[in-house]
Formats: sequence, C-alpha cells, structure tokens
Amino acid sequence: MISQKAKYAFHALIALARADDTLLAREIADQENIPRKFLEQILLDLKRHGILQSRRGRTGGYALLEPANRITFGKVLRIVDGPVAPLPCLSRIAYRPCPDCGPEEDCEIRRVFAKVAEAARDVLDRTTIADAISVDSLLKTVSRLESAESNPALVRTLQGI
Amino acid sequence: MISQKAKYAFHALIALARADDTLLAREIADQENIPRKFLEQILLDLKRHGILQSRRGRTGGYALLEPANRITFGKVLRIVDGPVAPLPCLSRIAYRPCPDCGPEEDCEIRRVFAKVAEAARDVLDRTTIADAISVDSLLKTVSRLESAESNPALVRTLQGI
DNA sequence: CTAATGTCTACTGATCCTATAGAGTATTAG
DNA sequence: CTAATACTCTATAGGATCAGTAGACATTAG
Repeated sequence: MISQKAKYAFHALIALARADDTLLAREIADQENIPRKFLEQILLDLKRHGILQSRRGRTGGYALLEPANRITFGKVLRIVDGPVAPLPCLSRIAYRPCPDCGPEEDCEIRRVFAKVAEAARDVLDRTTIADAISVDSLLKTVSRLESAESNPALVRTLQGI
Repeated sequence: MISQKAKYAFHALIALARADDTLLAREIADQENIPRKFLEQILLDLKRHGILQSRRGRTGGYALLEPANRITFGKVLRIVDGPVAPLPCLSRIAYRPCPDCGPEEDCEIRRVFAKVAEAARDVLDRTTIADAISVDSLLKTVSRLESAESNPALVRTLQGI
C-alpha cells in the first residue's frame, strides 16, 4: 500500500499540471481535500527534490519546475514513500543486504521479488503525470460522448490503454 | 517493502517444501535463523489458512498441507502482510473506496496503480514455492558445473528464467 | 508597516512491526 | 500413569512509522 502522503502528492502534482500555473497551497488543499499544513510539508519536500518551485509572500505559490512529462510516478513515490523495491537487497536508492539470507544469487525469495520489482518499475518509471492527465482527459471526453451516443466498447478499449 | 514476517514465512515454507516431511518449529527456526516464538505465530497463522498442518506432542511438527506447487507467493503474502494492492480501492481481499477520490473510473492515480497491481499480481499469483525451489536447485547445479567448466553464459541465461 | 504566503522545526496520538513471555493443551515413549 | 516434548493461545512491550497539528519565522507586494 502506498501512503496517504503519496496520494496527496499525486493529487497536488496533477492539480498543478492541470492548472499549468502557480497555485497556492491553500487552493490545492481546498480543491483536493488535503489538510493544509500536511500538504505544505509534502510540497516542500517535492521542492527540495527539484520537482516544484515556490515563491513566498503575497504573490507566492507553487508551480511545477520540471515539465509534467518528465515527472514519473516512480520518482515521486521514491521521494515521498522511500524505496519502491519490495526487499532492501533489491533497492537502488537504499540498497542493504538482507541479513538473514545467504549469498544473493542463491536466494529464492530475492529472485521472485526481483521480478515483481521489475514489473512495478516498468510501470512506475515509464508513466508520468502528463500521461495520467492526458489519458484521463481523453477518457472523460469519450465518456461524455459515450453517454450521449452509446458506444461503451470504445470506452472500454481506451480504458485498457 | 514486504515485512520481516513475510520473509520468515517464505523461508519456512521453502524449508518445509525442501524437506518434504514434517519439521519442528525449532528445527526451522535454527536452520533459518528465525526467532522461535515469532516463527510459531507465523506457522500457526499459515495453518489456520490451510497451508500447513501440524501435530502436537512428542512426535509433533509442521508439514505442508497444500502441495508446494499450489502455494503461490501471493497467497502467502496476503495472509501474512495483508493486501498486495497498492491502494485500498484496488484490493480484492480488502476493498475499501478511497475517501478522498471521486468516482473511481475518473481517478488518474487509481488507473496508474491498477497497472502496477496487475503487473505485481501477474508474478505473485503465478509463482509457487515449488517454482522457487526448482529454479533454485537447477541454478545451483548449473552453478557448480559452471565453476568447473567455465560456461558463464548458460548461467546467465538460466538466471533470466 | 502589514497582510499574505511559504519555510522550518517540534510535537503528538494512533497504529504497526518485531518480537518476547508464559501458561495451557495434546501426544507419546517408557 | 508420568514425564517430556511440542504445538496453541493470549498478553505485553519497545521502537518505528504514519498522519497530521501547531507555531514561530522569513519573504514579498502594496
């Protein structure tokens, strides 16, 4: 399970990418139903990692620093929740050998979870905030068409993208 | 990250599958370096879920109830660590709607993590304890041959299985 | 100056993780 | 029958993490 914090981070980044402009922490918090002070911590963390820029004072706010099509879900998840890998001995950002296993090439558990990690990274490191939004608006558009014109097959096809 | 408890569970199940016989909790604990009383809780839990059988008293011990090729990593992980899904609204064993998201078909986050979940389940629900062992012993055999006969390419090929 | 906004640090209650402890029950060798 | 052995069940506890909350401080526009 990903943390609540990570979900908030994704909601905030998606809101910022949609707005394509700077937003106040309060605006994001209200719009996405996120506790304001908690959100500020998250935004600050994303800023420290170069994903956001911010401006203080009266005309302050947060905006994307990297373009939305360069911000992957994996990158955000690693910042907010830590390693994506299911085992410490499979982590790239926080490698640690498993103390209770022998040599790694002999570990059956590691071998299985290496495949899990690879599969997860394949999605997380290739999908960006921009992808999530674009597929989303496409779907919403089609969804409206669908309700008017009754073409559920197309919707289902697109949902498989 | 999977819990220490889950790692212990896998180690214990692999030991039992290898032994192909009943083992004492103490034997497993010693052999796999697992705190005995902690291991007993885990084994008991696996028993309650129909994976192990046990016998008390002087000739007691634990043994697999299901055959090793029917015990998937996913099943064990769900027993010990709970849901495999990265979001409550994607769990099959513990579905709960995300309180902060709107309608599920519109949620960009859910859509991305649905793919992550599917990829992870694809590995976890198809790989059994028997698979882990058989690939493992195959590898070990080849590894010995390799060190004697210098055929690292074959080893690498098999490691990709 | 002052009002609005981001920055930083500290704190807290709840829950989970990783065990540890011990009393109780079943089984059987002798 | 008894002692020894091994699983069964419940309780407890220290530490870490999670999900916020709070408040003092810094920066900016007007």
